[in-house]
Amino acid sequence: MPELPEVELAAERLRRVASGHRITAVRVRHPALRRAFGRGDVARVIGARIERVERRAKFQLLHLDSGDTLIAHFRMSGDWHLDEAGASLPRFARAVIELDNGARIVLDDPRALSSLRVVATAAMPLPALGPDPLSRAFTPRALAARLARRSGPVKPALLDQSVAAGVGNIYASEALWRARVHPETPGRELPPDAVRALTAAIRTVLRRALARAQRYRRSSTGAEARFDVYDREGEPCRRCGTAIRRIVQAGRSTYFCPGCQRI
DNA sequence: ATAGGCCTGGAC
DNA sequence: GTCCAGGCCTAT
Repeated sequence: MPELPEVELAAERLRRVASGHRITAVRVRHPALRRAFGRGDVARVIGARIERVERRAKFQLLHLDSGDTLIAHFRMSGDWHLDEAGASLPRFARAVIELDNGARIVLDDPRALSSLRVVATAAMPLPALGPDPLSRAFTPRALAARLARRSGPVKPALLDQSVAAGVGNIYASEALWRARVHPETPGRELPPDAVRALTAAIRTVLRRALARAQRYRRSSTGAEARFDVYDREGEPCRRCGTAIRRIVQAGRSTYFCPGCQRI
């Protein structure tokens, strides 16, 4: 589920129910999560008001009026299940946060890799992040500058959050296909027009996915994302008909069209 | 730059 | 059973 579009949508949904409301109860229901978010942390956030919800890369920041921030990250399989106190919990409820308006925020995550922690807002320990593809700062210039520092293949570079904040494994492949860039091209060797095409492609695939997710949420039609290359090994490229290939880079699957993505 | 680990479910 | 998974951190 969670790449940038899904996280953006999750933050929007959360914002709607949580902004301005106080935390009245927190339960952490998985040992791995409890390691990072223990009794002391629970006590620390009880009574605090959630002033605003911000997304930075794939982190969600719940800024509290206590001077702390609750940082949530969905990793591979997390999502918010938003409902009301008293409803039956989803099967993989890993943490439950109740608010003074009766709303309930459930961290729903089968793999339990999600993280939750509280930190002082003044000293927020986020990793270095590059420009966010949904922001105006995401320009060909900015991307070129970040890519120029790397000698390795462009696709793994796109997954580095300090290069582009929020690009994940699916949309990295999708964007490279759209820009007709071969995933094994060294990042620093991309010619300017390829960087331009890639910048635009990243923006487009992420915006489109976000719009689709928002639409789906409202009307629950237009459901399935159909990808151009991701998870389509052996199927014909929608542009040139060549069979899509799957390779492994830095331990992750990459899908591309050997016919129209050239080094 | 790249394996390994964190966790668990689901597909085969 | 075995393999794979949309993320990211740590160690090498």
